Amino acid sequence: MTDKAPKPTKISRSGAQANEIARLLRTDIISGEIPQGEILRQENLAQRFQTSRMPVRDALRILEQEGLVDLQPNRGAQVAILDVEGIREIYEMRAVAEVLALRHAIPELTNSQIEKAEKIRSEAESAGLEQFGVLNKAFHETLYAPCARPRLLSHISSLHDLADRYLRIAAIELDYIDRSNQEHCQLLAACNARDTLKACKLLDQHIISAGEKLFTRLKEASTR
Amino acid sequence: MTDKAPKPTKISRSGAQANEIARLLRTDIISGEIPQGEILRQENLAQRFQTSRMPVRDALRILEQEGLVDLQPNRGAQVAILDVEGIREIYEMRAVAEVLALRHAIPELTNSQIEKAEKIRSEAESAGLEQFGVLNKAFHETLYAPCARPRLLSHISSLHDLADRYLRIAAIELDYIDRSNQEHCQLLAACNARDTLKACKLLDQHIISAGEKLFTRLKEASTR
DNA sequence: ATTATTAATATTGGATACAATAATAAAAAT
DNA sequence: ATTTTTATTATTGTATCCAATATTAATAAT
Repeated sequence: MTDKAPKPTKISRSGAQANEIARLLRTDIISGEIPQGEILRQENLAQRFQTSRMPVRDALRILEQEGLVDLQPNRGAQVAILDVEGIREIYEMRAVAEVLALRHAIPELTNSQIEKAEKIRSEAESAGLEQFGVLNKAFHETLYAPCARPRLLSHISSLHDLADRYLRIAAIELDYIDRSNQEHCQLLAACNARDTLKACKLLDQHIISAGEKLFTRLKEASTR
Repeated sequence: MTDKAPKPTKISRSGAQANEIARLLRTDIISGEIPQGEILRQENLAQRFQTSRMPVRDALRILEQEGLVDLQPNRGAQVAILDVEGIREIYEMRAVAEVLALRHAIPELTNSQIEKAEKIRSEAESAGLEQFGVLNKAFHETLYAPCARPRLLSHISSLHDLADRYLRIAAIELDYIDRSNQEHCQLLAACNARDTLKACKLLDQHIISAGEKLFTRLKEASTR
């Protein structure tokens, strides 16, 4: 099937439309609204966004670089397939990158930043499946922000986006969210005590175990 | 100054020219042939590569994602500035990513792969400043290849490219190369013994200390 | 009937043309 | 003289057009 023509979305007519198109497509892909494997035709997207194919092509290139779209020369674009084996890789990369960020962040962490993270955590507690991904990302990024390493933070952000796609199709249970929330509490406590070593250890376990759980969850779903 | 028009380079007329243009520009930027801060005009590049501005734009986007080019909407592209403070960040990211790769690679490492790495190492021994960067990258990537994690390997490759730019402008001494070579020997020994823990420890120190050395080298060069 | 070959169609890649924005130079005002 | 405003130029962003490639359908051959 091709992209069923959705409501034409008028976008800001200024500057770089490519970035705006990429932004909209990105959220659609992460949320699963555009499913994996979907073929993205330049003409259809151009109609949807009321532009020519040119900015659409630019946007597809951007998303390709982020790993959300596969682009084959002369053959078009398709939403990147989520191969279950790849989950481990992404979560391993997250673990080492985020531990590095946290290690440098903790000495610079202010109380108000910890409070902000706690606020996001409590929000996530009552939130449903829909918002879990974005709140989870916000929680983590709040803690890492003071590490003052822009390249590292951008890298982590990309990995979160990739991971969130799996979360969506995994249809995670409340159990998963509860456990994550508990681990976030422990992590916050260690941050509050400025216990860098403990916090890093907790974070590493938190990410790796989440990845493992997701992996088995999707594995059994695919064979069932 | 703008890009002084160099010899027009005819490139393969098929498929995706953007990747080819990106490849050529990448080596020029890494080697320092195109210096940091240089403004890249689409028209000039199009002339150089005998194409229109269109594939050039695609290429610039690719390089932007790799961190080699800064792209500002409606204002053009410039070769990314090498801020000395950023060296540590890149080398820290290299360390954790490459240790992760090596950890998973060693159990899968074959003797012939180790021999190949050793061959590259001995080549680097006699090589000059020019080839050090590319041989160093080849050495490391040979050891990581069997980890079978494409996303991780691509990430590492990008980080190497970024690091190599600093190497070029640092005008490193033979001392630096000698030490690197010695550490490569030790690393190979640990790999040969399939001693994962030791190899990872050596690799981590190898990368971090190289980053530190580069940092101080450039720091003193900028104040002198 | 099945496969191979050719023709028709759809889709992407690239070139040219035009529009919007930013940078620069010139002119006017204080 | 300095600042503000306006006009000019340079450069990027987008649209449209054409060419190259891939896909599909139709035809021919075995």
